[in-house]
Order: sequence, then C-alpha cells, then structure tokens
Amino acid sequence: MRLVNRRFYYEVLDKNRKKNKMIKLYNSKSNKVEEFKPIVENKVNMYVCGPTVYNHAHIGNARPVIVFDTLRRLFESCGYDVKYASNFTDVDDKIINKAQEENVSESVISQRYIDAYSKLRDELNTLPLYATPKVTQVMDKIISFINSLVESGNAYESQGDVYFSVTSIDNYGVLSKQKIEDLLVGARIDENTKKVNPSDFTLWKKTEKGLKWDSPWSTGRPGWHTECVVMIKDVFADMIDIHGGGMDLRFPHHDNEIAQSCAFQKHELANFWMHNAMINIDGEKMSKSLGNVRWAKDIVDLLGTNVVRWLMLGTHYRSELNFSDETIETAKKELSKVETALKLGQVKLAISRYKLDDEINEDYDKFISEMSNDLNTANAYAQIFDSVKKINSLIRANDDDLTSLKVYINSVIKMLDVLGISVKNICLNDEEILMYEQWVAYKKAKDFDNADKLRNILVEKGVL
RNA sequence: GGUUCCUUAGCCAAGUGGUAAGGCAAUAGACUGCAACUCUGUGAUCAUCAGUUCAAAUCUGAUAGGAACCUCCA
Repeated sequence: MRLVNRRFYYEVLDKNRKKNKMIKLYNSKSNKVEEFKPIVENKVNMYVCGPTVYNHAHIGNARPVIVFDTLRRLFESCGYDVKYASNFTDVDDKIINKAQEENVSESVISQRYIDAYSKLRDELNTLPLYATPKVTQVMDKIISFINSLVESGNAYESQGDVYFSVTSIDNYGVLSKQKIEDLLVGARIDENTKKVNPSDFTLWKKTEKGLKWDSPWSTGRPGWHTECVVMIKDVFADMIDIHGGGMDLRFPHHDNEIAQSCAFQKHELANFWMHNAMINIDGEKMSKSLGNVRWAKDIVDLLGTNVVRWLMLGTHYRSELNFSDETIETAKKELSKVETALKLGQVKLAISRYKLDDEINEDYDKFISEMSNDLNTANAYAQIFDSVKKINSLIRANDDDLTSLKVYINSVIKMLDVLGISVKNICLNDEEILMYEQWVAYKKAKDFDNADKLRNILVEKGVL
C-alpha cells in the first residue's frame, strides 16, 4: 500500500516536472532573451534550414543538428509536444555541377547525400524528425507561391526571371536590421540589369542547364530563399514557433524568407529566430581554401557520438566553438569522468542487489532550469559535475546510502538524455556479481594474482 | 561604409548592479597492493580610460584589439 502511494507520488512529481516550465530563448529578431510562448499551448512547431545535398556534412553542419535536437529534447522533457522539421535542398547549382562532373542525374547526387546526412543524424543520436521536405517534392507549390507574389505586386518578371521587390514591403531587413540603402554601400552585389533594385532577390531563375521545370515565366528553377518558405508553409500550414539555422543564414536568407511571408500572408513566418554560431578549427575559420574542412562522419568515427555532443554542447550555441586537440581532449576527459561515476555507481547498486527505478531529484530540476535559460549548457554542465561529485562520494561512503545513490544516478542519466548522450545501463547477472565479490575477496586475502585476473575479466565486461 | 557581437585566471567558460560558478591543466595532500578511479586544498577584480551609482565584470561614453554578416556557406 505504501509502495503504491509512493509510486503515485512520483508520478505526480514527474507530471509536475513536465508542467509550467518557463523556457527562455534568445530571439535573433529582438536580440534579446525572451520567454518562449507557443502559438498553441503545449505545442512547438520548429523548422531548421537543412543542407544543400551536394556533399558530405562537415563538422560545422553538425552543430545546428545537435543544438536544435537538444532544444527539442529540452522542450519534450518539459512536456511540450514538438514537431521539428528540417529540409533537404535538392535543387541547386552545386548539385547540378556535381551531377555533370560525374555524368549522372541530379537525383543520384542528392539522394547520395540525403542518405549520408540521414545516417549522420542517426549517428549523432538525434530524435526522428517530423518531416524532411525536399524542394523537388513541392515544385508546383513553389511556382504557385511565386505566382501569387507576382500577382500581389511584390515580385516581377524580368526576361524570364522573377525577382522579389524588396521595396514592395515596408519592413525589409527586420531580422538583420539592415537598411536597403545601406546594403548598397560597400556591398559586393553583382551588376544585374534585370533587377529594379540591386537588393531584389531571385524567386525564379531561367535556365537551360540541369534540373528545370516549366513555369508561367520560363523554364527554370526556383531561388533558394523561396524554397524554405514554401516548405515551411507546406509542412506546418502557417506561422511557426521557432525557425533556426546557422548564424550565416540570418541575412539574407532568413530576412528574405520573412520578406516573402510578409508579402504573402502579412506575418513574419516565425515567432522566434534562433541562430547557432560557427565552428573554428584550431582557431581558424573552416574553409576549403585553408584546407581544414573536417567531415562530420570522420569526427564521429574518431570520437564517438557522446564526445561529439558533449564537446558541441559545452560551448554556448551562440558562441563560436573551437575544435582543437585541446578542446577535444578536455571534452573526452570531462565526459569520461561523468561516465565513470555512473558506471561505478551502478555496479555498486548491482552488487548490493539494489532494485532500480526511475526516481529523480531536485538536481535534475536545477539542470533543467539552467537549460531553460537559453540553453545555458555551461551552467547545466556545472550541475552535472556537482551531481557526479555527490555520486562519487556516495560510492565511497562508509555507510551505504543506496537510495540516494540511485536517485542521483537516475538524475544524471536523465540530464544526459536531454543532451542526447546515452550511457550504457550496467546490469550485472548473478555470475558477474559473484565474480565481483570474488575479486574483492581475493584482494582482501592479498591474493593479487587471482585478483588481477578477475579484474581483467571484469574490465573486459565493462563492469570496472 | 552599414548591421550584429565579443574581450573574465595557462586553456575552455558562467555570471546583466551588491565585492568573481564550473571544468581542463598545474600544484600540495588524502585514499590505494599496483594501475585506474575518487576526494580535499591552492589561483583572476573581470582589455584600457573616464563617467553614473552608496555599490559595476555587469549601466553610459571613449579608446585599443578581435569576430560574423552585407557574396555560396551551418
């Protein structure tokens, strides 16, 4: 009876944990941390600009994948129902060029890298996406979208191309705070006599080469900025809660998305705009010309999923992150400290034949509070280290407090889960428990030869 | 030229008005059969200058240095 009540108590506690959690996020539109308010209560619709699939993902591409997956996990752990979509841009000059280089169709190229990207997402332990739209799948919708912008006077046709008129709306540049007239000074904008205003951007491009579709204006293909807007509206129908992507997409890509949405539906497409900062390699910008591009799949192979996520999340998502031998080594050591404590703690519980459950405590709540403050992972990590220290002390305490130990272990495991870091659950069978006890006995009897033999076996089994 | 942002101990880094979290490294000690693991102790007045304030790393201004975007880019 008491057990039932206790269980009920924890269920209620867990429900409360998932309710009324205030999440604050930095909004790139206001340049301020704001309280997140969903459009529909308890629901989050988020969209993150996906890759143009012409090559493998480099380590920089992996950052938004990890950051926004973590944000999604945070929302879910606070009881939100999240729909998270990310696109594949499978219509692009780079894809066309690569297809011609290899003398295959564009779909061969794009499918190859869509597969690679999907595999990478799995390897990075990301939760499944709600939708992964492709440009080629929504072409009729893109054309009709452009058509309505032409009809409303926000876009114009010029020699087979269609351009968006940035002066046709009154808030162009709201996101980046760019003024149209300032953009002209010092900007490297191509001379394009087809445009009315140099800042007007392409919605439809007439072309002979590669992938092309028929349209009212010409045979051609859509511009990148249009594709995302249409896919968002196709997947989510209307306004979304969060739109994310790399910092470099803020302008012009995201501003152009906003411009089109304002022209089309008189709203700014998303309430929150979130941008992750870039990754440097050994303190330098990663670029082809410097020859320091690191492929994400190679890094994952080298370091493993958990270390990559720990390293990526250790620096705040809006700060530049440096990949170097030193930062990698630090991440490895930090994570292994956490994993060791969990492992030894679980072994101690197993040896004592202590029954496990999923009770957690206020340390987890503190962790969530830190994460809820615009993903303050630095403070969240500090909380993990604090809990880990408690675990280590409990493991070595003279008077066993297995209940506390269990609760702290559960809490840390759950914290790591929000970060997308999965740790192995240590379950010992009777044989292994006996072996462990024998090892302790040998040590006590100072029979170090036999003790070391058993220790080797236990290490091999991952128990030690 | 415009927009946005940054400068905290050897390194990474939190902290947005009340006298500096955490981690890595270093170092001293404890624990220990050895190894590994672990625990405890030790360090910065916050780029510089000026101002506002009873009080500033935190606000304002200036100076120096740095970054991103305005061109494909996560």
